[in-house]
Amino acid sequence: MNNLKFGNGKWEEEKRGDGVKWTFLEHKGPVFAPLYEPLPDDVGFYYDGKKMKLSLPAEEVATFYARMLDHDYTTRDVFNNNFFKDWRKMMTSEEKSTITDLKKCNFKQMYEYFKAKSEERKNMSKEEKKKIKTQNEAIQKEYGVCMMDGHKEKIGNFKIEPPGLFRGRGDHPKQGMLKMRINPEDVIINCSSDSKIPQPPAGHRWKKVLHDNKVTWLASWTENIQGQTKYVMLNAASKLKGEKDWQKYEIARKLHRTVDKIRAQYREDWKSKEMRIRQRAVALYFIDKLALRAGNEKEEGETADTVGCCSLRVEHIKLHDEFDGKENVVEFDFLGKDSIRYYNTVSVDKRVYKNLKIFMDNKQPGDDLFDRLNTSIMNKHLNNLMEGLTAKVFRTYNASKTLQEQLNLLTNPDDPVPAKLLSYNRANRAVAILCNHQRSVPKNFSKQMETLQTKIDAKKDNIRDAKKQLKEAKANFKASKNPKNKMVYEKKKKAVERLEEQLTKLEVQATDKDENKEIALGTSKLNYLDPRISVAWCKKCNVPLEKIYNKTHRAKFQWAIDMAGPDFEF
DNA sequence: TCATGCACTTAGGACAAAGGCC
DNA sequence: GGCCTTTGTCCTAAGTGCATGA
Repeated sequence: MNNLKFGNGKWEEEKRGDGVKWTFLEHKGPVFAPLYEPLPDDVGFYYDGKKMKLSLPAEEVATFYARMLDHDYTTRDVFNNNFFKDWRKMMTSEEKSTITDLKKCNFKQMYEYFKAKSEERKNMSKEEKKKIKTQNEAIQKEYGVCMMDGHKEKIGNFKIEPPGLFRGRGDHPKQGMLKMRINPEDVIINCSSDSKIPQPPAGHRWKKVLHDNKVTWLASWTENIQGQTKYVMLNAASKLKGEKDWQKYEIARKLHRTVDKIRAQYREDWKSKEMRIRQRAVALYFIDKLALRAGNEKEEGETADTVGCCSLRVEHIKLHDEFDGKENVVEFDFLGKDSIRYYNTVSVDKRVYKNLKIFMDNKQPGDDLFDRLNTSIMNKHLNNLMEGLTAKVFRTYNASKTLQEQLNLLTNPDDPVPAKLLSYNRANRAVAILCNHQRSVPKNFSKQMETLQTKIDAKKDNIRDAKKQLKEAKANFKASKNPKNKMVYEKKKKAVERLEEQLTKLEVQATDKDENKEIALGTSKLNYLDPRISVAWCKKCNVPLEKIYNKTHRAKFQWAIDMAGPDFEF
């Protein structure tokens, strides 16, 4: 595989096929979570109405729960049961024999204590806040950066995750379990052998020190809930990540050039005699047309029950010969990544429809829709069609292609910048809808919409008044023709124009806000849209890049800013 | 072929900081 | 200047996909 590299002030290609990621890496190791601070004596835990002094380990875990008292998590049985079970493990035998029922536990004082603390933090004086900021900056300066191959690079997550209660998403069977504190003895360090090896905190030692330059991580540990490895890695703005990102979009562009052939192929495969081929072809059609995720198998009972394309079950689709005036409609309804619901009704090709009927024949709702297919089979096939092609490339490709198309379609070169930005947001939104990037409706959304509407109405009133005044001024000026009246007239005219501009801005804002209430634009912007499309659009349309990309975006996409001129096409 | 481990990208929510308004 | 909304950043869970070994 070719590595794309930034060198000599421009981007160029470099061969390095051995999987080596760096030759020199030096860092200070991760920052550990602050130690537990015991509660003051007047903050009590009550069991069955009686105050009870807990042992330190039991108290610490109790505070994890207490902090979450106003969260929906603590209303769920699974969460509560998991928490209680793990909490009891941290109790002394005495505590264990006393505390047998979570319902009799009263964490109220602890909850109030933490609430007051966070209030206190908010109300800190300017000097105190500044002091904390300075301290954080010092930590960032020492632990937040590393040296990699002669470049000083920011680290993405140099702080080790603090202990707490596991917040699995959706219907997660392990939610509420105790996520243990990580100590230096749990951490593996990775760095150059000829670098200054990071020092573990006093009195501690590392689990291991590695010098593996075939991987990009600086430190790792194993988390106790799922037994998965967690990593300390570089920030997205780093050279290493930027090059990888560029590569990703280059593969997506390569797909762009050959997708017609691939589409023709899978359409042909719908007719195959072999069931496995037809299943593969129908699934690929979904991945391409609907931007579904691949859908790896998951271990049952270990995580929330979510699916992607290859793991769809019969219960996740319904077939309608006719639906809303359309023929051969597939109704999708399933939970995807992060237990976000995917609901869509799609009119599909007749052959696809017929195939789906056959795939579902004689199956139970809980059976796999594509029983002869998995992601590994799919990706092997895709790699045969195009080197480097996998299921997820289709999401990148279709997202970027959609942005490009929508921008071409929606942008009016004569529009003022705010209107162009609305067009951009709409193009971005089309992508987010395609990829099903959702968010929960912001708190106070309807109230905010109301106040915005009130503002709009008020502005309209203003305009009406201003127009009336303008008319009078015009009449006065026409009647008398004196220069003073002319000035008044011109002033009134300007005022009307300004108000109308303000109104447009408000209306645009309202439209944008409403269309956006359940859609998250950030994910596609950050992960799916070739940044060169946006950079080129800004250059071509004379829109300042800062209107589209904030500082973090610009740092992450520096490679694209350097690379793309106004004429870049995906 | 299958299960499992590993390394990496993608994801939404929480929270803090900044910005706009009265 | 204080309040309230908006935006940016942090956090870490949840995916993808490849390698490995039985």
